[in-house]
Amino acid sequence: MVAAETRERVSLVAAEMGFRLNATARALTTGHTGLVGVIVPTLANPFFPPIVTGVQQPLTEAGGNVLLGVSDHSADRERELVHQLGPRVDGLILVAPVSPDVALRSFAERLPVVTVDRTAPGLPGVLVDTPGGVTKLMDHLLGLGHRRIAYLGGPPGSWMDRQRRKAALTAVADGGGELIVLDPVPPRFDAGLATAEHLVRQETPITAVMVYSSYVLLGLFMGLGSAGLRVPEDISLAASDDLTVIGMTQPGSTALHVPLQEAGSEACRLVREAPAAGSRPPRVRIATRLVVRDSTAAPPSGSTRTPPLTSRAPSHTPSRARKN
Amino acid sequence: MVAAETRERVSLVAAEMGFRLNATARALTTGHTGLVGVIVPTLANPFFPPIVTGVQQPLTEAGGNVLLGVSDHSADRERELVHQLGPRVDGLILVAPVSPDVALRSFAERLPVVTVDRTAPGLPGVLVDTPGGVTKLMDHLLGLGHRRIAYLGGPPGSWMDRQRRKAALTAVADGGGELIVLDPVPPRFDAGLATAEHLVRQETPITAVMVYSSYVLLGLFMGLGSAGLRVPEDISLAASDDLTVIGMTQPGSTALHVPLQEAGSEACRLVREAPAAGSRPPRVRIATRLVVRDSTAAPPSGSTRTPPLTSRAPSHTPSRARKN
DNA sequence: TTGAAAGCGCTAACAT
DNA sequence: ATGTTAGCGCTTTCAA
Repeated sequence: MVAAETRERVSLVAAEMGFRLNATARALTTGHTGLVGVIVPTLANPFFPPIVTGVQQPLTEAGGNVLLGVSDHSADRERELVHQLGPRVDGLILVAPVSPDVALRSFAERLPVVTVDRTAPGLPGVLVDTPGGVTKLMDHLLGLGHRRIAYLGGPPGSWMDRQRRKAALTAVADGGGELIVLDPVPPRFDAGLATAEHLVRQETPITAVMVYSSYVLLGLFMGLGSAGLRVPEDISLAASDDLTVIGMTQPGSTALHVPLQEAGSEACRLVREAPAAGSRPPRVRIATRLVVRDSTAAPPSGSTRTPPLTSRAPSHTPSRARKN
Repeated sequence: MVAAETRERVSLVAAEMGFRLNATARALTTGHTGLVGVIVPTLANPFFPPIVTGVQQPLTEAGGNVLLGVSDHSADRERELVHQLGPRVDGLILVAPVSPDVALRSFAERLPVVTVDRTAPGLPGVLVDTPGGVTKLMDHLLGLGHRRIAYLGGPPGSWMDRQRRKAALTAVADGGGELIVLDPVPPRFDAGLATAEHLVRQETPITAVMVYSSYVLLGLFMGLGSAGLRVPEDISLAASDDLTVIGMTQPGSTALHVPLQEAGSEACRLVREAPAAGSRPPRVRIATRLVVRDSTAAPPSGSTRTPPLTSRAPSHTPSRARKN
């Protein structure tokens, strides 16, 4: 009943007074909150923060926000968080969840759920194709002439680890090599350090190691170095991820570039589009890119090919004898 | 009016059916949501995730959750996020905010706000006492005999940087040394690499460098190494934080242990206790601990004291001449 | 086209 | 000590 001019004045004053729509009240009526729950195993592993950032970005642009949960790699904690976050979010993004498939499905009965870095039957998922990358990595190693290649996987018991190991086994078998599967380790520097000691005690020399975590690779790098083994002259090293820390080795490490932030954005898109669990859930595959740096080279003499010993990296120290 | 037994049966069945209180509706009546907003500059810097985890932990135990915001170091973005998160949270934790004091105060008019790693007049805050740690670090360096000490600060323009620099200047002046303040750099590996080149070109040799970020230190480490300078024989290095990555240098790096997660928990406690902005806002100081490792030693000869050259770390390579 | 009213699911202040 | 009711701030439906 008011004049248009008055109307304008009112809204202007309202804006000046800092009036904003009450999100809570709106959520109560509309039924959706504008929030998306993101549950990660941990923030300590630098693999996960970029994913969170990836979902955050498109979401805040749409006026939404991220409700964060850290499961600490525990299935119990994960379930608890789902129940806690579930009612107050429009959808849930589970990053590398540890719960069994059935649990995941039951979560999805209540609200849209999408997994990242893991698939579950019936659920939409974003899959970072590290297994595909591992194949590239193994082909690279085989192409350089490596035949005895160690695979240092983990985290122990993880779904993704099984996928990667499977890819590695297939690739190496196809290439006529032998894959030595080491016990999985947690993604920490010291795990690499410990494995280095184990490696130098091998009877038959291993000429290349593929490792699933940059942190472990860094430990390996240092451990092998102090044992007198040079990278890449004596042994080649490659990682199936490429975190910032990886830029820190000298020489630089061959690794898989993983577009983590993109994975997060895709998950965000899926969870907002998803009309709950459909019959044929959408799957997005995020390809990785092999980045060849200087931690991989042809194996040393005594192996399948002749080593080019000096061409790839500076060698300050005299070559030392292998331990075995 | 129902029998107690019936009542029990009802609630049991309700629980079985997965009925839970609707958090949104409750929030509408009570006025508080159980959510705490945490705004960090970025998740890419490993300094911040532990803080988020620190607030997350006590909060989820109390049935609450973290609403995350990433400001990307932008004051505009920060303000936007505050307005976006503000209405849906019980309180806001601003980690290393970049907004001016006045803006921070205005945020606090609407809801409890606590800052972390920065203080603002009138606002409660958790302060990680890196300035105090920097003093310890400088005293350590001075005690070893260093007199020309470089300070490599950053991030450019940051509040915390000014505090640390001030502490460094005072400590070194008191100890009769000279602090060479280098231009602040962003917290990245390559910044350290670049600074290393700069350092080896100094006319008067600098015998120790204090750097604000582990990442920068790592770059410095590598850059100095390839320039032929040994750590700690030729030059000492120390960092004013102690991220996981720091365990990755060989020799290990002297640094400040910073209880980041504790800082997060304290902030969480403050924000939940705070009855909005009080007249004398509580301040919590989180002390750091100096961790002396092997990247610091007495300066080489030509400086104030005689260097013990070999005692602290293995030296594989022959000593090389300084560039200057 | 514009304004009034019902109700989302809960809590808190009431009346019994 | 119990049960009833008003209303949180919005959206949506319906009447004017």
